[in-house]
Parts: sequence; structure tokens; C-alpha cells
Amino acid sequence: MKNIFQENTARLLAEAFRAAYPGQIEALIQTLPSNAADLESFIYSRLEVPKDRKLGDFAFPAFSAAASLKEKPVEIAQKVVAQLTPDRFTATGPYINATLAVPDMARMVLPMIHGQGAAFGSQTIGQDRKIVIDYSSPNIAKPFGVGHLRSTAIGHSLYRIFAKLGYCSIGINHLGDWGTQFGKMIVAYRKWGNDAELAKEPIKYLYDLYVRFHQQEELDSSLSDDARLWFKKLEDGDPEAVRLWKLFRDYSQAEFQRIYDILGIKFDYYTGESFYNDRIEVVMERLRRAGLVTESQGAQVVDLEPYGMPACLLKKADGATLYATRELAGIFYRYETFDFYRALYVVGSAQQEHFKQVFKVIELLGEPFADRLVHVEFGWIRFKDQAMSTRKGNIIFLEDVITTAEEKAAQIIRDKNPDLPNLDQTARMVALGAILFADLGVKKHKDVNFSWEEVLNFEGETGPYLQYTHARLSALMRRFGKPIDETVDFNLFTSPEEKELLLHLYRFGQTVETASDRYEPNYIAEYLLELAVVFNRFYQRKDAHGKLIKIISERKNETEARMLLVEAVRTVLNEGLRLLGIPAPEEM
RNA sequence: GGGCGUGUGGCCCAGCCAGGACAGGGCGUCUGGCUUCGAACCAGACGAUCGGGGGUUCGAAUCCCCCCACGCCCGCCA
Repeated sequence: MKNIFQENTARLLAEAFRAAYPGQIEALIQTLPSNAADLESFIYSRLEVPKDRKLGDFAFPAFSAAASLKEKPVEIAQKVVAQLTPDRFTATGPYINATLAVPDMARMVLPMIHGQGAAFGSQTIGQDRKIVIDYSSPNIAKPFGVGHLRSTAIGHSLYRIFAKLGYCSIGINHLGDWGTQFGKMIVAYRKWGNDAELAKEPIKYLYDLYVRFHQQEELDSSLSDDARLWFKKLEDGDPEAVRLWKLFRDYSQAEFQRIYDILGIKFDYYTGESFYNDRIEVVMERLRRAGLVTESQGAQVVDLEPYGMPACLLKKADGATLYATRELAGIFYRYETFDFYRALYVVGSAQQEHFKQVFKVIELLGEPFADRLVHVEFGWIRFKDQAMSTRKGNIIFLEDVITTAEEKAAQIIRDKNPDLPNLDQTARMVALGAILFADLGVKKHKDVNFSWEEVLNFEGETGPYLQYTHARLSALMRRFGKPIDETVDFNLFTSPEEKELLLHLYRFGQTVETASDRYEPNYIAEYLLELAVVFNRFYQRKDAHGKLIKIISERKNETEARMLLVEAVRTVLNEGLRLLGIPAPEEM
């Protein structure tokens, strides 16, 4: 999606270049990078926003044309500007600065947003193609820690982003409900557990058992052998093993569902690893037929040495399956079921090699969908500079974070807005806003150091700041109390603040697109911060005497024009927050 | 040892892929702004050898090379 303001500017500049340098444009085009087909698109791609906005709205640096035109950038700028309307284009040193007319912009942008509403920024480029997104995917029988939030928040946001662009998003929670850790849990439970204790506080109890097992395992390595033995029994359908596994799984699922309900997150499928148990042999057979399976130290592997990777382990020496085996089965299942255009795996970067291996195996099988598999990786959440580890018991429960944030939000509301109805509900929205934004406000590849101070901060570049701005906009709409009319006097839009808002509003669609291209919801988070900042500045601007210029005043025409802008900002902010999975309260 | 990632004011982060005008925000600190359109806000101040070195370029936080620090992964865990 192109920015129409930028496009118009590029077109005018291109015409001016042609007029100023007749006959030399061919030489210039020769030097263009291959991605720029013509002069217009070249200029379009080179346009930047001046650092000092007083200079203009767009700037074209003339350096890039200097070599082929054999002139100094400063002279080029002057010559080109001479061909253009003087009040809209100026040469500042080697830069050609363009200034847009605010009423024109308003006429273009505001009726569009008013008409499209929440659909503003939507596209159909997805053509309903299926994007399968694997996210959250916690290991059951373990508590839901803040570490799991990363995948959950990013994946859920990508789900909505792709849907907005016209793709058919399919959300899969690939629950970690199979594997040797269940052998461990079974051993631990049989040794130290009992049903009565389990029923009281299941997740906490299972978690304690898990930590205890790992502590004991360090002292007594026979426990590891027992665990493998019990996992093998589980795979072979041993009734006692299966009974305990189901017990753990059911308790865990109920627990996770509670968390997802709080977060307002749903999945289309909850197909965990165990779902693929009866599909493993088909995959193994396929791999064997392709001649990819070799034996190494008793285990069955795919040798990836020629590709600079460690071997991909398919089956242990005792015949039990492994992570990669189930992953492969999952990929085939997803392809056969959905015929996906892309399959995303929103999983931490620690598993980068695992996915490289698995994807390589698919490629070696000659499957046509090998290049549609994407590992959307992200950095770790650490606590006090340590990796959060369930095994070591160094973990913070997401629910504790939510509860603490809710308490703080409620306290602030009681203090600032004591008459607010449904306090608990709003406090929860604010808490979620703070927590989710703490994750989505940072580029995903960065490791995040969990800090209570940061998560509980509701000021500055935070989720509650965005929510507050949304509530403020909503308050204006309530106060205005009438339907917004799109037939306003656009010539009343003149201020730099209004221009900034219009420019920024228009960029929403491009931002969503960038976020999808890079699998990075953070672009939307940053966009919204900027939008809120620009609006709040507009909201609190003062006249020459230092008096606040109010949006709603007795001047009818001005008020109506500004309210059309207010509505547009609210629409985009609301929609942007939705894409991030952050609730947008009307009051707080 | 190999692979991947990160390193930007006291703290957190954007900018790097597609190199350009004095390196942008936020937190914290200091100053100013509510006789009510919501101060979870706004305005201003202080604060940076962009990890280090070399190279390419008219121009490097950004591209290339080397080095340093930290994190993660490297066969029967997931």
C-alpha cells in the first residue's frame, strides 16, 4: 500500500526533474537500483521525513542524483525547485523539501476513515489464503509463566494483523502434552504425589513435583531412566501411565483456559503434540522411503551434517518419539488439512536450530511447501538476569502479575475517578494493557528483562497511556453528543498539529502491512504511541496568549471539523489496540 | 570450538534490512502548566566517545572485515 501524499509529491518532483534536465533523465534512470522501475518510484522510495518538520513534510535528498546528472546536489535542488510551485517546494541545501496543504489532506483522509470505520487500513491482499499460526503452546503440567506470554501475545496479534489484510488466520495451540517430561511427572507423582493434594491446587502441586523431580534427579540419575521408561510405557498405552497423563492434562487445560479467558484469547484448534501420536509412523515411513533415516548410536536420525547442522533425532534408542518427530507429523497434518499459504511457528529463538532442522527435513523430502514454513522467533524473558526456568523453579506466574497490576490499576482509579462504574472490569483492562504492551512495545527479537517496576508503570510509553488517550477521545465524543458529520469546512484545518495527525492517520495501513511483512506487531505498538503523542499535543495546544485551544467550543464549524478528526483518531487507535489484543476502555 | 542474537545518555527502547541535514522517545531527576473539553496528560531543562578498532563512501548508529562483552542453541528434554 502506497502513501498517496508521498506518491503525489514524488510525481510532482519527477515532472520537475524532467523539465529541469531534459534529455538527461535516461542517464539517471540507468543508475537507479533495480527495485525502482521509473523515476517516480525511485523518488518515492527516497523521500524522507525531514528531521526538522518546519522545513517541510517530505524531503528528497539530491545526493543520489548528483553523479549521473554531473552536478552538485545543492544546484540540483535549486534547479528542480525552480520548476515547482514556490510556496510548496523549497531547496534547503542539498534537500528539496515539500510542504503539503492541510485542507487537501483532511479532505482526503477524514471522510475515508469516517466512512470505513474499523475497516480503515484493511486490505484484501491476503486473498483469503490460509495462514496457520502456532502460538502460545505451553507445556502442560507446568504453570503459565510470564515467559509464555511472549508467544501468546505476539501470535495472537499476528493472527489479527493477517486477518485484517484479508488472510484467513488459523490459530493453533500446539500444547506440549507429550514427551519425556510426562515420564518424569508420572515417576514423581507415583513417588510423592496423591490425588487429594492434587485436586486442591493442581497446577501448583504438579509444578512443585516437577521441581522436586529435577532436584532429586541431580542426586540420583536412576530417576532419569525411570522417567524414560514411563514415557515409553505411555507411548505403548500402559493403562496406569495413560490414566495419570490424562489426569495431568485435564487439570492443566482447565487452568490454561482460565488464563486465556482473562486475556481474551481464543484458538481455532487445540491440537497438542499427543494429537499426532497415530500419525508418527506414516511420517517415519515417508522418511525411510526417501532414504533419509539412518541409525546412530541406536537412535534413528536424519543426518544433516552436509548442511552444517546436527542430526535431527527422530526416535530414541528405546523407540520412543521425540519433539522433532511430532513436529514433522504436525507440519504434514497442517498442510494436508489446511493447504496453508504460510505456517508460522511463534516460538522462542532458543529453538531456532530445532526448526531449521525440521524445515530442512521437509525440504529434503522435496515437499513443495518447505518454503512456506516460518519460525517467528523472539527473545527470552529473563528475571534478575537469569533465564526463567520452570525446572529450577525460577518463574513468575502470569496470573500473579495480572492480579498485582489489577490492584494497582484499581487503586489509581479509586483515587482519580472514584465514580467510575464497573471498577474491576476496567482495572483488568488497564492491567492487561500494561502487561501486554510491556511485551509488544519491544521488538520481538530482544531479550526482555522482566521487571515489576516496568510492568506496573502506567505512564509514558505504556499500554495505559494508549488506553488513557482512547478514553479521552471517547470522552470528547460523549461530550459532543451528536453524530459526526463528514461534510465539514476542511479549510479550518490549518495547524501543524492537525497536519501531523492527518499524515500519521494515513500511515496506519502501511504500518499494518509492515507489521505483517516482518511478523512484528511492535510496529503497530510504536505507531499507536506516536499517534497518541501527536493527538495529546493537539489536545493541549495553546494559543499565542498561552490559553488552551479547546476542541469543543461555541464556534460550531470549528468544533464539527475537529470532531471529525477526533473520531478518526479514536477509530484508528481503537483498531490498532484491537490488533495488539489490548482492550480499549471508554472510561478509566 | 561452531551457529544465531544482542550491545545506542543512570535505566528501558526506536532508528540498522533499502547509508544522508544537529542520533529520536520513554523512565528517573529538575522546572513550569488543571477557576473543570479527563494532569494515567502537556511544555521545558539536564544528560550519548551509537561496545572497540579498521575499511568502503562526498557522507556510516546504519554496509564490509577484525576484536571484546553478554544471552541462547549445539543426539536421545521440549
